[in-house]
Amino acid sequence: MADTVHPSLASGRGSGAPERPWGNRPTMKDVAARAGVGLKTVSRVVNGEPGVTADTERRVQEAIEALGFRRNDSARVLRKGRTASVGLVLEDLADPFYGPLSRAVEEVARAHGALLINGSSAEDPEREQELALALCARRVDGLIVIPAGHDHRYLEPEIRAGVATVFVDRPAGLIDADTVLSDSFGGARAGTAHLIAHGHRRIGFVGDRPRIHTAAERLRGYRAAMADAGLPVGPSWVSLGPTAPERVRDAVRAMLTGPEPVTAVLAGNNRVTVTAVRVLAGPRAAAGTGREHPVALVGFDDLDLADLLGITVVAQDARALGRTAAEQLFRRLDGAGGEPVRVTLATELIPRGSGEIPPPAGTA
Amino acid sequence: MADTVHPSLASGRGSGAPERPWGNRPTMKDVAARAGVGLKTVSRVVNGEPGVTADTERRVQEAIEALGFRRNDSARVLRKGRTASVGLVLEDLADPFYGPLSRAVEEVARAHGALLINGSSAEDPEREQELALALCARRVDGLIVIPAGHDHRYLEPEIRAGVATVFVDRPAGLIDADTVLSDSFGGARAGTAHLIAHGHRRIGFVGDRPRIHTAAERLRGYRAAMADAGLPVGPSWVSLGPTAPERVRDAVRAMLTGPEPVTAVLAGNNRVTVTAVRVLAGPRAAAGTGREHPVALVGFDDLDLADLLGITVVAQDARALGRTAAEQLFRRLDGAGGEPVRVTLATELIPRGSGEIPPPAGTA
DNA sequence: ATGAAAGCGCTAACAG
DNA sequence: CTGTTAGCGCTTTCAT
Repeated sequence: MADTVHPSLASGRGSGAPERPWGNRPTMKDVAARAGVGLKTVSRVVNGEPGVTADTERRVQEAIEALGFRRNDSARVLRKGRTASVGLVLEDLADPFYGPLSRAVEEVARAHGALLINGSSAEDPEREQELALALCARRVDGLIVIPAGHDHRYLEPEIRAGVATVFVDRPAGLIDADTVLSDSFGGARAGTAHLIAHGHRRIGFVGDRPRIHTAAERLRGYRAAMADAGLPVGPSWVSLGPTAPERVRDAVRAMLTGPEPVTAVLAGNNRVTVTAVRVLAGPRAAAGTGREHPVALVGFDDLDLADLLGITVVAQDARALGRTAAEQLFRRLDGAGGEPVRVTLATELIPRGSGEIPPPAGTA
Repeated sequence: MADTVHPSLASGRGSGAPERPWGNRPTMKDVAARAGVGLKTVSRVVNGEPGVTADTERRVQEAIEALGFRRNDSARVLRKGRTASVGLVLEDLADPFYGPLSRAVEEVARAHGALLINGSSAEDPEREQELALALCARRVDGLIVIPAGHDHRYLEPEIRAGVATVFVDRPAGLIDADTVLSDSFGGARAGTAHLIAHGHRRIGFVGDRPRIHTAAERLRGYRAAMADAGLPVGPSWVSLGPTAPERVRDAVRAMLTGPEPVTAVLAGNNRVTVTAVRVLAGPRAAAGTGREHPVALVGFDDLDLADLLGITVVAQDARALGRTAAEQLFRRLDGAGGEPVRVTLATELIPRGSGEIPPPAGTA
């Protein structure tokens, strides 16, 4: 903390000069003194406001240069009441799905002169709340949240106090707010229907934990497609849980070796798809499973290089998700009123081979 | 009524009440009034400072709840002189290399109670400077920069004023500062040597624009390995430039069709590798190039699914890069002095098949 | 244990 | 055109 820094260390001189909280950075007052003008004149120059003669401006600029002055936005913010920053709480910036989403938000923010503060919740509701509230304490103008938890009432006072808030990728819990989602239900239904259209009747679904909204929706889409086709869903064909590779691997193997082995798999998100591909296409894929025929696969979320691996996917547009949410946020910040808006973005099925593998003969 | 409704909250609009800059959020003063205590007591409670009786604390807490008060950190920051935030200027958060790097920085910052503000320079030096200085104006405690430009003297006044600064992935230009790099030279040399060890004599290098430090270093490593082996470098075997797929594709094709076609390629970064793989392994890979034998490939930077595609790579550890830089930053913030530090992290060659393809018979 | 007063560095609102 | 005076909401200092 600040108190661990001894005065003698702080600025290289051990004099009795009172330590200023901001080190000893020059302030507008210092610039004014040096330029022999009033404080407000410096402010005018720094902010490019009119009403300063060219000569005065030059003298002020010189003083700014000489002193190495840079405006302290903390003070400006306090006075103006706007931070020109927005917050984004997401699951994990290292996930290839959220990186592009965040970047899209950043671009919109930049177009509006705002900076973006990211925070990773690591899928932990407590951490989500902690982060969101920390951002509110810093008085971000707006907040975009990819929920980890299911109760966002903690944000009610903030929203009421004027923090524009948009939820993305998953809906808010127990409060009504602007929301931008991908069509998880429709996408999963289409992906499953695609497999059915290619002759499959025993199809498995491996998804994330069911309390995650997108996971639940995708499961619902899968079931809907099966029902549409009049197909039963075997007891061991559905597996929801953490997306850790070990669990997914075991889940996929179990589906392939049960009494009614599946001939195709719908993977519930990018991480699951990756592991599924490893299991299904790995060197020892068929070993120990008794399979001899390749298993069809449709993954939710697109992947880099998926085209080269021939993986059929139901793709969502992470960038569009971020852009749409950010645009809605700034619309609110620009004064747009009205009821909370709910946008659903379509998904796109991209056939690349793995989803078009037919079932083994004699399975229909 | 004055105790339940904030003075100017009652005014729906248009009343004579002066608009306060922060909307009409309650302040500590409001809480104090409602709880019937002094301002400082509220501050003590909010910050968990000692010297408040249990009963007083309870009354303050009630007032906080009732009013929906949340401390305004902007004001706190102004007074304390520390923002508890660090800035990270990188190229593109959507790039799978920088996402994990950023996340690693975030984790270290979090451990030190600081938030992270990211900014994407889009590889534009002007934008890098604009972002870095905007972060300085917000008085981030520290700054981590992945340079886009080559002249960082613009940061000198800031660094002198006390902004701890660490450069990552590429060195600073024209100033001396803490730096954390990957061993691009050594990695490229090892990757090239690997291809040579597998019998190749005509090896191409496709990299990013030469003004990017890592690109230049990797080229140097490539040349060093060739020289070590006493091999010449054909005039058409080296191609540096933007990593746009079209350019990379053309560059690779040119190397494969020249008078002295290469039998192996070293790809200079993750984007180049992806395109190179598409060209070399794509459905029409051999068509039009006159090739019949597969071309060996070693990529710089690891990729998701590279194992499944059998792509041999020279991997850097993006997370370690971010973590190391952040740790150095906080070491400085905790008062560590001394000369600027320069750390180089080793790379790792991961053989997966594409780099072990031998040259066609009769090429040696 | 509690509170009054004095700023942090800047901008808004008025003077001159 | 320019400068002076009040704050923004909080922490610090120093009384009580």
